[in-house]
Amino acid sequence: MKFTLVTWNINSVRTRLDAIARFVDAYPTDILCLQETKCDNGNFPLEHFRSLGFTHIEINGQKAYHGVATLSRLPIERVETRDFNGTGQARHLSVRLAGAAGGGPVIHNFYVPAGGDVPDVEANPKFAQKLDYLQAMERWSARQPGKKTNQAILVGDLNVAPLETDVWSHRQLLRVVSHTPVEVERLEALRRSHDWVDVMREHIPPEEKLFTWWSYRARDWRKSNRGRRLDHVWVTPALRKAAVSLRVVDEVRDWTRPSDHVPVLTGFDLRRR
DNA sequence: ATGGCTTACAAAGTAAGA
Repeated sequence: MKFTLVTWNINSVRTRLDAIARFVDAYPTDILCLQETKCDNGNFPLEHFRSLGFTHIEINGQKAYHGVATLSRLPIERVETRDFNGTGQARHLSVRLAGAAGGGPVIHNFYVPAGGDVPDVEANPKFAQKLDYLQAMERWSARQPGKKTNQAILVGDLNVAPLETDVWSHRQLLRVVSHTPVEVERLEALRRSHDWVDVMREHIPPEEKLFTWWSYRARDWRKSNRGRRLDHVWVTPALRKAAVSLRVVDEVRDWTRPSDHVPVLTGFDLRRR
């Protein structure tokens, strides 16, 4: 079974309907994992997505902030939503891809807290909440059964740029939330807890700069290129070879009224083991 | 000089993003 999966922090789903339609037309997308939908469940534009062919839709939204949605052309079954740090915010949704031989993989869609401005847990409660969230994810991940055989995909805006090449300047971002050593350590501990594979770095060498987010404030985002890799695609070891292609679709950042994040498209072939 | 912008909202200035 082959399919493509896109993760995209959309920064308001209702504001981005045209961009999404344009994207899925240009880049065949079977499963679309959106973050920051900023839309409560009653106002989610279901019909728009059904008309684009995404007839299987699972959402976990709240008014104005956060929110995730997983939209699929292929049958999916909702698994659960989890509240990892007890804030009640809509930041996670998991579904199972139905119809694959032996039960399809679970797909986790995450929006990890951004963490505010100041990288200090005393001065900034949002930073403390972010670290709590990552730690709770690690505890949950470590409990997942069958490290070697488990088939799972974890995508989303993890709001941490772990490698030196995941930011435009390692030195200048060491004290900037998203690239501080404590966040990088928490993300790496999470990754190690279930031997998650960083698919983006399997396909693009760690020596190469790689970003998925560029600030709205730059006059010319491509020229200044002060980006960060905040969005991630992870798989369990059992699916390492199944992730056959990967592309960061940065041209989308130039489209009309873009999100500040760009889509990351992964091709899967579940026969490849 | 990372915040110069962008978003949501019981609508003008706040809060938040990262």
